[in-house]
Amino acid sequence: MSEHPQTDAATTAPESTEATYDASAMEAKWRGVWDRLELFVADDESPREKKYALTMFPYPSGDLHMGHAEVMALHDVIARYWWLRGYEVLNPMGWDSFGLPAENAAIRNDEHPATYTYANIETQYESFRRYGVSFDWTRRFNTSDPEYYKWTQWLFTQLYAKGLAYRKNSPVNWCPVDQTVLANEQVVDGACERCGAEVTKRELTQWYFRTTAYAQEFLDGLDDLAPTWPSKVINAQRNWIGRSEGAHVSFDIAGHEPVKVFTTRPDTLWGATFMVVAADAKLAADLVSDEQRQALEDYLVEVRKASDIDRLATDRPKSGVDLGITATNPVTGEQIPVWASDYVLADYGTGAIMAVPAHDQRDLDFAKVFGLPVRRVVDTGEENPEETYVATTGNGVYVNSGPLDGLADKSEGIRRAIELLEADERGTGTVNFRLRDWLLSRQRYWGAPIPIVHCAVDGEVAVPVEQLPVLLPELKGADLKPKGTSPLGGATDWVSTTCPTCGGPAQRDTDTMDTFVDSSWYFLRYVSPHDATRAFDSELADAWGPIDLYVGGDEHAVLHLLYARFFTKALRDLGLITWDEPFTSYLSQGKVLNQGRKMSKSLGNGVNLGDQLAEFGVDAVRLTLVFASPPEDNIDWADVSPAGSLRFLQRAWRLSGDVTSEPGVDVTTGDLALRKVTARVITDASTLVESHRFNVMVARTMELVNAVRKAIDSGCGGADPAVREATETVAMLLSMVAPYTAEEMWERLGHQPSVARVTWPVVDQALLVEDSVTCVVQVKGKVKGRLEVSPDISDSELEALALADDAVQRALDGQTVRKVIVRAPKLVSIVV
RNA sequence: GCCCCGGUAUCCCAACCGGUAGAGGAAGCGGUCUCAAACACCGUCCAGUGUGGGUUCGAAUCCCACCCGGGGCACCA
Repeated sequence: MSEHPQTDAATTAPESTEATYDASAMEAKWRGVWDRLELFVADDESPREKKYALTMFPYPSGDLHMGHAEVMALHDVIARYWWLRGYEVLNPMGWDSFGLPAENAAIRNDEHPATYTYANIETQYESFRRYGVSFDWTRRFNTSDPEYYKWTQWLFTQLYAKGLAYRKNSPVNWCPVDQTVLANEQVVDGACERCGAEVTKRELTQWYFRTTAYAQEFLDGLDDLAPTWPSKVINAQRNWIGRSEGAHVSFDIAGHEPVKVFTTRPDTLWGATFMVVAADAKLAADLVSDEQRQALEDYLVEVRKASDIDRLATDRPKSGVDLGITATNPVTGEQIPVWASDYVLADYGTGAIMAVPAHDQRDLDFAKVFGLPVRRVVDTGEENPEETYVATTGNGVYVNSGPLDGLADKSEGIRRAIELLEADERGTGTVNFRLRDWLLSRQRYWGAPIPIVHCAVDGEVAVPVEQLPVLLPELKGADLKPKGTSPLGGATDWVSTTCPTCGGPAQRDTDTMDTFVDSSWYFLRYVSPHDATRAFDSELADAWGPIDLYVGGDEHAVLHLLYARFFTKALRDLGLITWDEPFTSYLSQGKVLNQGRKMSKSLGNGVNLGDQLAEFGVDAVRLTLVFASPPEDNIDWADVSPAGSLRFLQRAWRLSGDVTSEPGVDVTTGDLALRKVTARVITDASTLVESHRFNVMVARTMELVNAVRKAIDSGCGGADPAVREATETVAMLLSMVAPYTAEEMWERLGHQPSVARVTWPVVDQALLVEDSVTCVVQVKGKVKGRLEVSPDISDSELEALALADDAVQRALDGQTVRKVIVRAPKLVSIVV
């Protein structure tokens, strides 16, 4: 760094020769003081009302960056605000320290993943301390500590006992680069969310959490969260859960069990002219005729060659194979052919559909390719899909539909169709979800081992709590190289164990858990982080939880947030907590960009946090991030001005040197105009912080600083008690954003530390009342006159005054007044 | 294709329930201070709210359609 703008004040500022604003000196000074005072250690026994503020804990890859700086700055406004408002605040921090980057680094450097992990944690810890966030560091832990993952494993066994964790064989997402399976949520546009590699499918036996058990509850919960969660996140979760209402319909097949399909349009059953089953489902192999068996197998080879990315292209031509059998349409009695295709998904619904080509474009495309019959059963008034090959999906009049004929309402048609199906037991109304169970096992090393033992006699046995944690075997370097099966399998001594039930020889499960499992319950561990006897103290969880405000990035909108909701509901059902939702309100912060783009090495537009902190100081960087925009908007570093922030902080700080009255002076004798500004700003600030409009809160603080400056220079002067009151208010408000500057101001104002723990002032309501307000007089909706009136003027008085006004009379120009709308004291609208 | 969110000065952003479009900042311009500059301080310019309709005495705000940007879901039957 070449310049020190923060020391420039030294060369001038004649009025304060004794002091200069020196960011780095302030940072060094106050860190020590704050540590001594233990300002932010949450007291479980405190009689004060409790608040739980949480921000997503980081993964320890390298040092903190701009993104961290932003979340922490925003989050800290709320946490510090709650302290000022007299709450006992739990604001903990730790590390989400299992995960692949450490493992990959270990392979590269021939070391243990812990080396990389714990070194980075120490670096980040130091940066956090310097950044001045009000964390309670006494509660710090890492998810890779055995003391923590012991309880991750224990919770797994509890879910297992409850039937919420299970193993099954099915086609799963496989990342060929990371050499591990992935959850559905970790596949984005057919690619691995972590490394970007194209995901393929493999048939494997894997562990799952039964997230679908709570599908409806997840959805219902969103309604309650809607007022306090961003609509973006609510929307993303709703889409992800993907509820759809419809019916299961049974189709008879000669020589086979009836085949059930799921449809959202049971009303179009009369137009179902063929059936399609997922080519890769077991059902297809079961159904296929001997003559067509080879054809199906050949087709399957084709299908498997296509990647998920190919499959995502919805405009891909339809393909499929005739299974050589027929099914009976349950309402028309017709024999309809059964086909297999990859456009039907094996793991959604029943893996089989009834095809209604006239009213579903996909079915129609398929019918067109294979020359299958199309029959219109709903006349929507549009052109006939049998001719146009454009499916019609809207409301219309039912035709060729037996009992539905003549009906003209879709939802009524669906209702009646379900009734009919249920009456002769050929189908039932049902609800289907897009949400799948959470695949949690991973074939990697640096995670919590799945605490299950496989015994020839007793089968799967959960490791009992006395034998937990199942510690990771000591592996490093080349032992960790991905080879498609879990590295733990290579630790043969570790794998061989005894069955907890029968004592006979048995094998440990060699998979580890997805690191999202670790972070699905960490907020509970913080309430009793050092408890060696249980995962967490349920009473304390009740006392502190649920989390009053959770702050994080919206890249976790479905992943982490949904998983945490799952754990919360599961643990509630296990009787461990009493709440239904983990995060009462959620604030998702935008990203920090540069020049309109995401910062990246390849674009060369990265902004290094350390450099910014060195150049402008912690406070100026924090202020910049908070002031730049509403928290949820992206910030473009090219659009903001840390130098401007620094200038403002110096300006505010300078005020504290210009206050010449003594601490504790009677402020009620102070300059009324300034006191009113102060009162207004304090009042607004609480509303603004509570509604997360931190940028506006900062603007209000700037306004107050401007007002004080003016009062000192050309108003009541620095000795006026109102100037002290206002400056102290500035210090308090700034303590939420720029804690070092605020603390320094507080000290210069003659107070003992710390301004972070002062009590938010009670505003004298009388100061909020204006002496006079400007009333606007509109004629035909246009502003024609202004009146200075008393705020408690009556409607009739105001009306008389307005009509008497010269400018208004001129505007009326003798026209007859038809109506006068009066909103005292601010507005009169005259209609002519 | 379906679903959410947004579009206000040169830029980042304010505007409670529909009631004077501007709080704050950045950039610009002018001035005071200075030998000069930087800093500081003072002042000042700049939009009628994406487009088109509608409701209303009155619309940035509510309704409809469209355009643009961001996000979610997507061969999910």
